[in-house]
Amino acid sequence: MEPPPDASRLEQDRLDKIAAMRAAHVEPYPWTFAGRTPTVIVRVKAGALNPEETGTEAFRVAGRLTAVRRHGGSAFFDLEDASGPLQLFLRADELGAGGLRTILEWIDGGDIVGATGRSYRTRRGEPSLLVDELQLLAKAIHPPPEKYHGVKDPELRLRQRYVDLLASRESRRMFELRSTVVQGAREFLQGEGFLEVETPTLVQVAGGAAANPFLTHSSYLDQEVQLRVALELPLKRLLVGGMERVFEIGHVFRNEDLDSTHVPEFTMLEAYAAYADYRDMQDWMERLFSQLAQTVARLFPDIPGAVTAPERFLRPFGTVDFVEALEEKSGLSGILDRSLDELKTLARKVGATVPAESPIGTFYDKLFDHYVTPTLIEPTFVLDHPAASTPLAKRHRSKPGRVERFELYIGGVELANAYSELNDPIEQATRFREQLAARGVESYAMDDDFVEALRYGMPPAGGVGFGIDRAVMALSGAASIKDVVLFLPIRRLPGPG
RNA sequence: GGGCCCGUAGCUCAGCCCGGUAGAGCAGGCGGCUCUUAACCGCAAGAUCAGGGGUUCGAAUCCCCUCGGGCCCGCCA
Repeated sequence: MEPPPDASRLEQDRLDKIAAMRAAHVEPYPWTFAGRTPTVIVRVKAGALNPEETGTEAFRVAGRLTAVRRHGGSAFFDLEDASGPLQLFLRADELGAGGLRTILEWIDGGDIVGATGRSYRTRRGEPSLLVDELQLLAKAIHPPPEKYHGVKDPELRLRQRYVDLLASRESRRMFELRSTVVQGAREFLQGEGFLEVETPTLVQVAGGAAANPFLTHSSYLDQEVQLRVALELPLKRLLVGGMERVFEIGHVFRNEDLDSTHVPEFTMLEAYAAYADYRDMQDWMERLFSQLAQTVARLFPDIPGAVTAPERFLRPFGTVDFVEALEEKSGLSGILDRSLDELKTLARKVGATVPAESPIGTFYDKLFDHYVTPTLIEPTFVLDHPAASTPLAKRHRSKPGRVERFELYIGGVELANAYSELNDPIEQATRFREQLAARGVESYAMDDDFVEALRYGMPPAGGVGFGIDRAVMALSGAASIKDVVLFLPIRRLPGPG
């Protein structure tokens, strides 16, 4: 019970109150509070009353006090639980002069309390609970943030997300929305017969995407292991194993910088369907996103970006051919026939800096990012990429030099990526070797066992993957991925030890 | 990795250009108030001006370094 030596006056006052309660044999951190009703229900019941009318039914509510307004012989507390806010009205008439005084002595804004009372509507019409008993459930020693402006300091919001959350209902709502999106995607896929699986995050070779992996060490194996950068390769092994429709939702890790659309640890959804191709995945994505947009708009009318989501995800989405779009927007022609040197020159001209030894696909992507990506505001499928940039996709059935692939863009951001999956083990081995030979800063790692799996025969299949975080951004209108990820990586502060 | 910007009380912010005793609101303390809702009124208190160094008679303010954060660019299919 000894206060830390650096406790501020504010904290010391609250510690003193705890001591006073204990001296009076009142527990400031009791064990439970049974039989509570969400505040929203009391609000509705009290809202049906006439001003100054008291309801007949008793309720118990619990939550955090966000404001305390004292009036001598009475007081108004604002209490907030997950369902919303509710005003508590405390009067000496119900609590006794001594009872009210004790409450006001011991309770501060920010405390977690439980209250019992009847529904009541104030003279001004505010739905309230007329309190006849109020109990402290957890004393807050730190004072809450400023009640009107809340927490603005972005560093504080990052380092202590719980402070942001407890002060900001908007912030909490965003994560309720996120949960709705995850659940909606899961139910959609399950409804289409996909089996949800989990595969390891610790792998020997982080494959399935060109990205820098995090490295760590396994004591058990006494070997270096890596954190996965994609879900793709283990899930396709499951297709080899006879699972026909599988999906996974899980974290992948890419050892790269953080910005408004990238975060090193993020949540990926990938789904694979045997006896399907990328066109089937396209249809699924269109239906999934348009359905999610409607759900989100219905459940989150208080989030402006969510309300407009259904209009942004109206079906059918646009479609453009990768090469046609690039040639049209750039004014360049015969892009696939250009030499590596020509492409390098063109890429430099648009300000892209790429390592000199990068594979040719990198330059197509750079040019596309520069000329086309910013124009893809409405949901748009970009189809049939050059083969060189995509070693895990099947070559196009009718367009030479291309693969069967789409990326879904919205708001100039890549949302989803899908292929007709390459299932020819000989060609897969060749593509991996070409990637390794052309190795730039990063490349697709060679996963020998994956090729071995394909040699047992993988059915023709379509696969799709998308970042949950970016999907939530698109559906909520969030400006930054930081607004939709609860805990972000942040540098530790210098400290003792 | 490069450029620009920010760090003042628990929180939200003034003060910095142009150097001269560190300010307000909220929260907290004391007093008043039985219908407020950013409650109100009065009194008192609360600061390592991110940290370190320099210039100066004098630095929150000017200069340098460090730490932390933000935005943009680069990197990240």
